[in-house]
Amino acid sequence: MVKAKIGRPRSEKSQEAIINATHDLLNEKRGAGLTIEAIARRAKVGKPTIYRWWPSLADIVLEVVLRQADTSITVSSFESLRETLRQFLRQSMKAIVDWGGVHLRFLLAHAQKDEEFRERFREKFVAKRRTVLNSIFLQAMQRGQIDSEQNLELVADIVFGAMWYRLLIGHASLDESFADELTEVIIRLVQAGPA
Amino acid sequence: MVKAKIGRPRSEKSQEAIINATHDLLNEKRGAGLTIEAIARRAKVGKPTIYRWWPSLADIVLEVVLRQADTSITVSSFESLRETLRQFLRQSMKAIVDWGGVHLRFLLAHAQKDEEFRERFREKFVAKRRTVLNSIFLQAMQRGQIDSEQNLELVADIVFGAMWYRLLIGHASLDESFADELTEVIIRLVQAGPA
Amino acid sequence: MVKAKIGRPRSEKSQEAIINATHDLLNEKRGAGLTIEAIARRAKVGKPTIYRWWPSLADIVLEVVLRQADTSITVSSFESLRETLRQFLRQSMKAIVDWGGVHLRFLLAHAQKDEEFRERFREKFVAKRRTVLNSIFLQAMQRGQIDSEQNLELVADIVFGAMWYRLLIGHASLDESFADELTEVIIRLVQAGPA
Amino acid sequence: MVKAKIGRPRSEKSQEAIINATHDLLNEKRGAGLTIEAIARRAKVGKPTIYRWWPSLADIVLEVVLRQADTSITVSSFESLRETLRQFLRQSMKAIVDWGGVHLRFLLAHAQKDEEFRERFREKFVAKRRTVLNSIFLQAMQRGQIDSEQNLELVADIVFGAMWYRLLIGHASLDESFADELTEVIIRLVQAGPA
DNA sequence: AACTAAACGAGACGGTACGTCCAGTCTTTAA
DNA sequence: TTAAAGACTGGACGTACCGTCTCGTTTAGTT
Repeated sequence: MVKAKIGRPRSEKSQEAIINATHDLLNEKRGAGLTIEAIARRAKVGKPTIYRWWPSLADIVLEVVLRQADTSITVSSFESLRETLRQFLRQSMKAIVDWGGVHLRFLLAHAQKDEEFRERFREKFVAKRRTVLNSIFLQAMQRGQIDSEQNLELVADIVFGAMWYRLLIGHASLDESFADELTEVIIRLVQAGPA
Repeated sequence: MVKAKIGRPRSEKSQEAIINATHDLLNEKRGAGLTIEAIARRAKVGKPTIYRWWPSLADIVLEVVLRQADTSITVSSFESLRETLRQFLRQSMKAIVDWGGVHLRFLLAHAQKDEEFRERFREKFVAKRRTVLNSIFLQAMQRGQIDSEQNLELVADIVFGAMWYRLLIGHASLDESFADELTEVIIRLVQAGPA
Repeated sequence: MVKAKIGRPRSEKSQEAIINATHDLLNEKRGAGLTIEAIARRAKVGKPTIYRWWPSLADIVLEVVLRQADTSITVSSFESLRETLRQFLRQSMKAIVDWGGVHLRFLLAHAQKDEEFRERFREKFVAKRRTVLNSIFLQAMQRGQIDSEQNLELVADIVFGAMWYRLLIGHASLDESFADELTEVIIRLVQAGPA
Repeated sequence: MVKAKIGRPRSEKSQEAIINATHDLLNEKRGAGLTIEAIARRAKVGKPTIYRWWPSLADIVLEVVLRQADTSITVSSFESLRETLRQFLRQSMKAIVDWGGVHLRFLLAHAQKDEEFRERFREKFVAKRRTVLNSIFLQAMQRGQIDSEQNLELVADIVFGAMWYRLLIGHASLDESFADELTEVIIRLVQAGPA
């Protein structure tokens, strides 16, 4: 049964304004100055309107990221494991550097203070990224390019861990050479052990 | 020339009280409720006294962590690379789980919002941990257990990245089996490639 | 065009609580201990609520005084200048002694430190009191009891100056005999010069 | 019994520096920014040195005023009451306008918050000024220019009240015409009543 | 000439209040 | 009858001063 639609309808315009304001504020001062109040001011919207649709500030940012990520993830046709992996890593890092570094760091920071958001973040973002990597591994496995006894969960921890670590600590950049080196490491790990 | 020491000297008692209050508050509600005001109240100290000696809340937590870390880091006598590495990882993870997880997550979160603190965090904590790992690798290299062509910086990113990633995302635990599996992976990476 | 009234309206209850708390605190310790924080605590109100509606502590006190003054000023029917003036002065001094001495001294003190408040104080309080006195003089003038060449502004300075001076310096009391003596002096001043 | 004078004697240089710093700070921003800390900074003096010799900030200002007043009060040879009074009032107002308005307003304001200082202020400053006026009246009385039945205390309240009132409220200036008008009023009051 | 004690500068201390920002809730009007 | 908007309570922020304290450092007068 369809729920009767009564009352004033949700304003799509407001939602867009909120998302855009959030994105803009994030880019303006590296994430400083991103508060619910600032978003409300910028989007010319009342604070309760924001609270009605998102449980926390981080969830708005998460939606901003997901909207972008959905359009930017492109899994090319599988050639070799090495090539596909390299593309995946290069693409991921480029996206972070060009667009989403501030967003991701903001999300990660808030996930540390809000247990419930951390779970949502895990489900909606982290898990999806791991799924993409996993699908690459699965394809490689079907082609026999991976030793099936490997612990692919651990490998995923290593891949994403290294990227997040560099992003969060900031001691080194997420450039192509890092993507390539990481690719080689992973290749070595998933291939059959010392014969 | 040594700066003349004039004026009332710094109160050691207050500093201890601040450090202890910070540690207690972190453990009490998983880091929620850790504010400068709360520390001042708990430590029976004026807020300016805190601001006089630490530039931010995160720096107090950093000092708490460093004081503990200094006493807990023990590099045992080097037996084999595998054994030493395993001990190092098990010890690190145990310390995180038993004692410092909340602290580290708090530090990492604040490092995302405060660029200057991030640098201090890198220098005073991250770099030190990397140095310990590096000294292990150096000893192994002197014994010829490591292929000297390996990119040890990348390996360090992988080791610490994987640990931080699990801590921050919280999808899996930092237990002994993870330490052991990670050890095996690292061993494989630093040993000579497929001849 | 009338500004659209949307949003939660100003809480009358809060305003009352703030006014009452201010009044009580003034009476409790002769004005010491009257701070914005104390008012907020006593009135169970957030500090920003206070700052939203009053630019300074002194302005709250001014409103307290004005609310009281509006109800206490009673200009009786004009009999003779002497009688009306005596009533006015006795009434004014009684109000100061019984009720508003602390308030007025507080207002005067703050007016010395805040130029903008001094202006508001002048307009909202001082000017009104002078207007009352002036209306008395005007009525007397219509009855020919005052030499029209007198400088009534100067006379007003003398009347209010003498009262304020005694209140602020505290060397003598504002009692009925002072009111009566001052009345006689003023009568002599405003009547025709040496015949 | 005389207390034995041992130990380092009071530093005259510091006292001068404190007095000068106070005077300068009062003139710089109309009294705003005059704090014990600021004086200590400016005079290159420790705060305890200030507290050792003066019980409050206002007492320092009082000393500044007294030092100046002692050198500026000049009672000219008595000619007529009118002339002497006019000189006294003009001189007083000129001193206030040119030099001490900020000081006096500061003193008066603090006297409202500190009962004990108010007493000191009354004794050391107010009483002295009244004494000067009184000596003028006494001389006039000896010459028979004043009706001996007049209440000279009330007249003094009127004279000083009118001046303070204009200074504190700021609705009109303390210029020569005010001095002259006030002189005429006082003359009329102290002379014999309507025969 | 060495000793003694008070006053000195410097500045850290525990506190209080400041005025601001933001969080999250409540209450009214608009659609 | 729900959405929107603004005022609300409340907590923490970082700063300025307060008045007190504890130092090491002069600077006389006393031995």
